[in-house]
Amino acid sequence: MLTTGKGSIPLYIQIKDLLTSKVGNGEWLPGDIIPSEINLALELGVSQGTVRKAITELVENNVLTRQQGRGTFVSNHNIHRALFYFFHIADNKGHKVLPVSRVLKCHRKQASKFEAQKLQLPAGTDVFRIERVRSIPEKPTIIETITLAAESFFDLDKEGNRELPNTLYELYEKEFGITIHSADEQLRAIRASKQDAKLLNLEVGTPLLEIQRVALTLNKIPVELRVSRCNTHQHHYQNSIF
Amino acid sequence: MLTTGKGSIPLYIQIKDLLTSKVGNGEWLPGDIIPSEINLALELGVSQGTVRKAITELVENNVLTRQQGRGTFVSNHNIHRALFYFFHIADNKGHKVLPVSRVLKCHRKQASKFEAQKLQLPAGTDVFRIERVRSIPEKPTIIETITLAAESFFDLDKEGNRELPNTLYELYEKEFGITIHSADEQLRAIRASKQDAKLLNLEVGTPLLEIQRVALTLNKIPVELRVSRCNTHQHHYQNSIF
DNA sequence: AAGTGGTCTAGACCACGTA
DNA sequence: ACGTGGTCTAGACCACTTG
Repeated sequence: MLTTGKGSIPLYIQIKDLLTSKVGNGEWLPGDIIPSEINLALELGVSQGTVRKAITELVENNVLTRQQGRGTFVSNHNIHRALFYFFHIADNKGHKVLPVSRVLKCHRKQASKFEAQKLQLPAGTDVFRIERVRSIPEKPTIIETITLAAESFFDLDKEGNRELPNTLYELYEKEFGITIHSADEQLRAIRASKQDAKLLNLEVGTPLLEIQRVALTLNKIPVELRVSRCNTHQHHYQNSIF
Repeated sequence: MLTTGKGSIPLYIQIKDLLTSKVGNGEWLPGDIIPSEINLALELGVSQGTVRKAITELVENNVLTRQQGRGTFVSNHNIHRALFYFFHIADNKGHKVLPVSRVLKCHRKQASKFEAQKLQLPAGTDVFRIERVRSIPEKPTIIETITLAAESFFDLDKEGNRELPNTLYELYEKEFGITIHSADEQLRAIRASKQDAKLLNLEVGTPLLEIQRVALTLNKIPVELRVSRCNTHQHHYQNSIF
C-alpha cells in the first residue's frame, strides 16, 4: 500500500493522498468521524507522528477538523463556513450579514457557450439555471445567476416544492453529496442592465460589481458557476491578504 | 525566558512569538539567515522538534523561508511575491502581467479625513501622496493613489531624482525598513471621473473597479493606503478561495 | 477510567547545498 | 566532509470529552 525507501514520496504525503481520496470518493462523508491517529498508524504500519503530520495538513486545507478529546472529523458545510469563507460581501462598517434570497427562476436549459466553458462541459449539455435576488437586510443588493450541471443535480428543479435554501452549498452537500471545497473568482465593474436596474431599484448603467465564481470539489471538478452582480453603494467585496 | 509547566502557553507558541518579535523589531532583517534549528534548540533549552514546529508556522505565515541544505531566512520582498501575492489583476486569459508605472505626482500634504482614518493617524498629520498610472502592456489600465505616513517615509518626495520603482514594497523594505506583511482590501464598482476618463482613455461614467487597500506590517500597523481604479474591460481582479 | 487529540523529547537517517 | 533542513520513529505526559 505505502511505498517506502530512498527517493520515494514521503509517507505523510502518501497518507494525506490516501485520506483525501477517502473523503473525495465518498467513503467518508462530511460529519463522519475518522479512525483515531493511533489506529490509523497501526493500520498503516507507521508511527502516530507521521499520521499526525498528514492530518495536520488536511486540517489546514479545511478537509478535516480536529476536536481534542473527541476525534477527527470530515469537515462539514455549515452557515459559519459559508459566511466567513465563501461570502465576501460586507457593509461599509465591515460587518458581514448573510442576505436573504428570493428565487426568481429555477429551470433546466442547455448550457450557453460561456457556461459550458466555465463548467468544463461539452457544448449544449443540460444545466440548471437559478436566478435570485439577495437582500441585505431589506434592500435588494445582489442578483445571482447560478448554473449547475444537470447531471450532478438530478431533479433539482422538481425540488421547487421545498423552497431552495439560502445557503446552497449545504444543499449540494446534503442532497447531492457534492462538497464545495474551493473556488476561483473574477471581479469586474459592469453597467447595470435594464433588468438589473429594475431588480435592484437603480438607474440603468449604474456601475455594479460583477463576481464570476467557479466552485470546485475537492477533486478540482467545477460544479457551480455563480455570477453575482452587486450594488456596492452601501456594501463592498472584502478580501484579506495574509 | 520560556515559561513551562501545567496550564502555561505551549513552548512552540512562545518560541514563535519570540522569533516573530525578532523580525518585527528589526533585530533580524529581511534576507538574514537565522540560527539553525539545532542551535536555537540548544540556546532555548528545548528539543529541535519544538523549534521546528514554531518555524513551520512562521513559514506558513510568510515570515520565514526555509531552504533545505542552506538554512532558514527572514522572508524578502521580491518581484515574485509582489506579483503573485499582492497583485490580483490578470488579463481575461488569466495571465498576470506586472504593469509598468508612470508617476504623475509625488508630494507632501496633510492627510484627508479618509486617509487619516484608514491609516489610523491623527487628523491633519502629514502624508505623502503618490499618483501614478499603470499600463498593461501599452494600454493605461489602472490609476493608483498611494498614501504614506510622512513620518515613516522620511524625505520620500526628495527621492524624486531616482525615479520611484515599479514595485514599491521592495522600496519600503530596502530604503525605509518597512516590510509589508498583509493587507485588507475593499472592492467596489464606481463611475470614472473626468480625470479618470482622461487618463484611461475612457468616457466619463464608465464603470471602474475600485480597490481600497490598507497594507500592514507584521505588527499590524497600517502603513500604506492604496486606492486603485481599474478598467476591467480586458482585465479582472482574481481571487482564489481555498 | 478510557480514549482522543496536543505537546514535547531524543535520536536516527535522508536530501540538499556549500566549501 | 560538514551543516542545514526534511522525514520518521517510539515513547512520555498533558488536556479534553465521554461513558
